[in-house]
Amino acid sequence: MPELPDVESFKRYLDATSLHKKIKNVHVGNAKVLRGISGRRLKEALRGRSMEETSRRGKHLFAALDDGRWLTFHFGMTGRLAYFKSLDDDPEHDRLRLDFDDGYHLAFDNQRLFGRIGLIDDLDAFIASQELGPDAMDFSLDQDAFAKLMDGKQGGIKAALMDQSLLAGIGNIYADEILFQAKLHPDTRVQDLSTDALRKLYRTMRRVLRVAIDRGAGSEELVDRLPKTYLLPHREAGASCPRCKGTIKTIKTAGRTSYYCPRCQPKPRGD
DNA sequence: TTAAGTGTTGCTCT
DNA sequence: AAGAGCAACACTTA
Repeated sequence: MPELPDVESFKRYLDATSLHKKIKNVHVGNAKVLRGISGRRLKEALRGRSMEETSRRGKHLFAALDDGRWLTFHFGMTGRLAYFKSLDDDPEHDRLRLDFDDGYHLAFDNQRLFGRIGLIDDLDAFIASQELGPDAMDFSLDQDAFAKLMDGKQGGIKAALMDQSLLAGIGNIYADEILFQAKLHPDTRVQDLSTDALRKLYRTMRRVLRVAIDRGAGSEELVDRLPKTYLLPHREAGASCPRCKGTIKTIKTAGRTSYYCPRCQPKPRGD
């Protein structure tokens, strides 16, 4: 689940609950999520610190500590943040828990251990090392910058949208939604898209991500709040297309399952 | 067995 | 020939 809209929700959640609170203790539920640091050293580094602000790039969430270092979060395929007072509410798959001095806790809940947490000194260096492209919602990424990113791409549009080094934040779910809304087949070659089609795709991408954020991405309620014309609530094989009532199909694209409507998103060429 | 994440490997194409 | 694109597989849990 955690793609750009979801991680943006987690960022706001952290902002609303956990900033400026002194970290009294740290509990490492499973050290497999730690990258580049041991549980013992992370505990030492965090104890007595507080998180002062957050940042996000694509699917990565960053929390600045009051000593200038950054705590980094990536949620993998499953996960969320959970803030609570009673340890009775500690999630089952709590992999890292910060215990604040006011008695509250913030947990990194990550069922499959694909999530990652790290501690870094230099945010720009981290982003460079991860080869992250511009965030898909970055204000400076306008339609011309978007077109420039796509310029010269040889592959399919879905693979390009999900390429984190090209554009950070879009995963399988939102790539499908964006392409459905843009009426583009996932296998459409980037080079076959006209300037006008790229502009339309850009606007669609921004709208879909914005709508998802505004309507509660990362929460269970999202599917109930999305517009009736969205694919996401119908994202299963054999489901009925919310636009034309045709049948939703799946294909493998760039190693991932793509859900799409063959009628609304016709193949660019025959084969 | 499949899944919303990334990383690595090794092949093909240009 | 180097680099891009892409598929297969690995990791992990339910």
